[in-house]
Parts: sequence; structure tokens; C-alpha cells
Amino acid sequence: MKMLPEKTVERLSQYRRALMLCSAKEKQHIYSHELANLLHITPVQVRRDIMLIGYSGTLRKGYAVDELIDLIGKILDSEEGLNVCVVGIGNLGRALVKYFKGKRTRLSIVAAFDNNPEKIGNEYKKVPCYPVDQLSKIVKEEDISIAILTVPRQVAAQVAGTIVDAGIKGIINYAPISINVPDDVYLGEYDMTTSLEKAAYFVKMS
Amino acid sequence: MKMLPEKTVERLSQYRRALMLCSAKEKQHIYSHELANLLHITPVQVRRDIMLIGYSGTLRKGYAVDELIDLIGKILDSEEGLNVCVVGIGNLGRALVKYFKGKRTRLSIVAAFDNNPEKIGNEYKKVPCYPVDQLSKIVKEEDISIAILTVPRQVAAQVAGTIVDAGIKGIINYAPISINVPDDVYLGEYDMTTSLEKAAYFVKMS
DNA sequence: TGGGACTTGTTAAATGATTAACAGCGCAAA
DNA sequence: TTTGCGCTGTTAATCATTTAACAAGTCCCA
Repeated sequence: MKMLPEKTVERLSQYRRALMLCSAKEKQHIYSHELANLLHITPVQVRRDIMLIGYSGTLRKGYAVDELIDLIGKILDSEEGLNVCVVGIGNLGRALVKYFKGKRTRLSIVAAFDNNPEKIGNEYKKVPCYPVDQLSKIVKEEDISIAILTVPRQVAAQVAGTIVDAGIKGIINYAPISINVPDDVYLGEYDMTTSLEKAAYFVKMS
Repeated sequence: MKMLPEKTVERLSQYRRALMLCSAKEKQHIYSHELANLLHITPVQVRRDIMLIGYSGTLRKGYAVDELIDLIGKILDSEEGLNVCVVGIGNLGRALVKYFKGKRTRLSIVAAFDNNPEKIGNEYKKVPCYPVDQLSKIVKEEDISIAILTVPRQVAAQVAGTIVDAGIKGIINYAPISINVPDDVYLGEYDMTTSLEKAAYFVKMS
């Protein structure tokens, strides 16, 4: 299957979560406009995304909730699952561990890294915390392919280098500075300062 | 001045931060390609953004760092500054307070809200925590115009309603569910589950 | 003083994403 | 039956964003 557009992938993740809530409520079919309302987007967009993944609903009945959940799973998830680590176990790192731990079977946080001696050796939500200089070793042992970076700005670039050298294939960067990675490593940057300043600009201008 | 494109606004925030680091290092001029490298984008994009804000550099010398910082400030910041609150003071909320507190003079977190009795009445980094049912009152007293939403999924929709009713003009939603706001309220949604699943998809497909 | 390399500013083309438009099927009601 | 409405699937148009292309000004050096 060929690569889907970024925005479609984002929405698929959200469709699935919304659909799982429906499924829990024993809802068996859903119309494009219902799904659209849950995500606050348009029905066309829903139908188009679903077309792109090659699924078909039933006319006048909508989409079969459980079938669609399964299909999205086949597209988004890796068969064997992927292991994830959090680098920098401050408040943000802990928030992420707490939120993800035990949520997804196919995507699990298996290690944390930090350089604060008080944190090393501890477990948070059963996730062990190692010093950063063991990153390469643990990444290999635990077969980790994604790292979430939540370290202070000053050390982000250096830690990012360590992560890339360890063979990680995807990085999610929450540090407030842009990092540099080779082309074959996926990079998602989420800068909270930027999000806030952007909101402030549009509030001011509205 | 007419409204700038969203992506340009995001980058302006990042330019400014990068430029302030340059300024601290006494660097007085910067070329478009240097600024581009700091953000890992192209020089054309930098020049185009700077054109859009009506600034001009000096040929063969680049842009005057401090002038550009000031101009970006005039565009992004409100004259009097804006007040911000954090709703839900779990790990993520605390991470945000800790990070922003004392950073921006024009954008300051002045209140936190939560319904956990153990948290109410406390201060975290000098930011007082109130119960959610006082939100409307405090928002008016403190003239808060932006709310950062970091509550659990189950209560997000309801709390969002409270926030909108209180007259907030911009919401940044980190809760893992899409919320609904009137057209005149700015909404930025940042879903960490989606970010992670998206990374997993592109790692798998690469 | 003339040529070449460098860098900005701007317009035009290309790419990516959303929205509009509508054909087609199926059910329901007359 | 037939008519009409509701919903899906798809193509075409629009809108947003990035990238390419290049003119023009400046500096340096021969």
C-alpha cells in the first residue's frame, strides 16, 4: 500500500479513538457525518480519508464500526508492535509515560532515560529509568524504534545525536528547539511555546 | 496589517527564539541561510516570511538581529500582554507552568484550575490553583484570554464549555479528544497520541 | 573599472490539502 | 412500480503552502 498523506494519517488515529468509544457503547454503524461531528471536521473529509484506505461503507447505513477499527489498525500499527522510550523524565516525560502506559498494546513505552542521579534506577509506572549514556545499549536490547524527546533546550541537540546514533527510526521532539536528523529518521516537532504564541497572535488579530 | 498565514506565524515564533540566542551571543547580523539552518528549513522560506512581515535586510550582510526581534515582537505580541491559565494541573499542566513561568513578559500564566481538593489552594511556581467552578470569576478578575486545557478525556468537553462561557478567546487543547468551540474562539489541538501513532506509521512505512 | 560571486526580494510554478459537486445506489412511502 | 430522499464514492475545483527561478544590488579582487 502506498503512503498516505500526513493529515490523513493524523485523522485515522483520531477516527480510531472515536470509533473505539462508539464500539464500547455498542454502536455498530456510523455515518460519515457522525464521525465528522466527533472530530469537528467535514463529512467529505471523512469519506475521502476512508476512500484512501480502501474501505467501503454500506449505502444508507454508514460504516461498520468494528471493521473500520480493524482496518485502521492494519494500516497504522506494525504487526509486531513498536517499542518507545522517553528521554528526559521531567514533568512532561512523566505525563507521557503516565498517559500511554497500558493504553496501546502495539506501541509501548519500555524505557526512560535521564541524567539526574535521583531519577536513575527508579521506575515510574513500571518503566525503568536509565542514564543517557546507556541509551544505545538499552535501545538495542529492548528493540526500541521511537524516542520521545523531552529534555531541556540546552542539551537537546546533543541528546538527539545520541538517539540517532543508537539507531532510532523516529523522534518526537518536545524540546523548545529544532533538531537535526538524517533523512531516513522520521521527525515530528511539537513546540509548546510556538503553539502558545500562535494562539496569542490569532486571538490578538481576531 | 493583514493576517499572516498560520505556518508563517509558527515560524516567526521560532525565528524570534533563535534570534534571541544569536543576540545573546552578540551576533548582530544573520543571513537567511543561517537562520534557515537553525530551524532546518530552506533559506527561501525565511526570506519569504520576512518579506511578508515587511522587513528588509541589507544586501550581502543579512538581517539585523535585534531589529528583527523587535519587529517580530510587534507582530506576535499584544501591546499590553495577554494572561493565560492552565486548566488541569497534572503532570502536563505542571510541565507547562514550569516551562513558561518567567519566560515571556507579554504572555504570562496567572492561574491554574483543577478539581482535585489536594491541589486547590496550593501554588505551583507561584501560580495559584483554584477550583474549576471559580473559573469564570477568576478569568474576569485576572483578565485571562487564553486557556491551556490539560484535563482527562472524560471531562474535556464539559470543561471546554465552561471555558468558552467564561469568555476566553483562545484554547490550546492537549486533552486526547477533539473539542467544540464557537467560530470566534481560536482553537489549537495538540494530540500526543496522534503524534505518536503518526510517527509509528511513518517509521513502519519508511 | 570590469567581472564574478554572493545575497536579498519577488514573481511564478508546483505541490499538498480541503472543499464542492455530483453520479449512483437503496430504501421508504405513495 | 415510481418518486424522492439520504448517504456513499469519486472527480474536479479551490485554496494554502512550499519551492523554483531569477532580477537587481553590493562587494571584492584582478
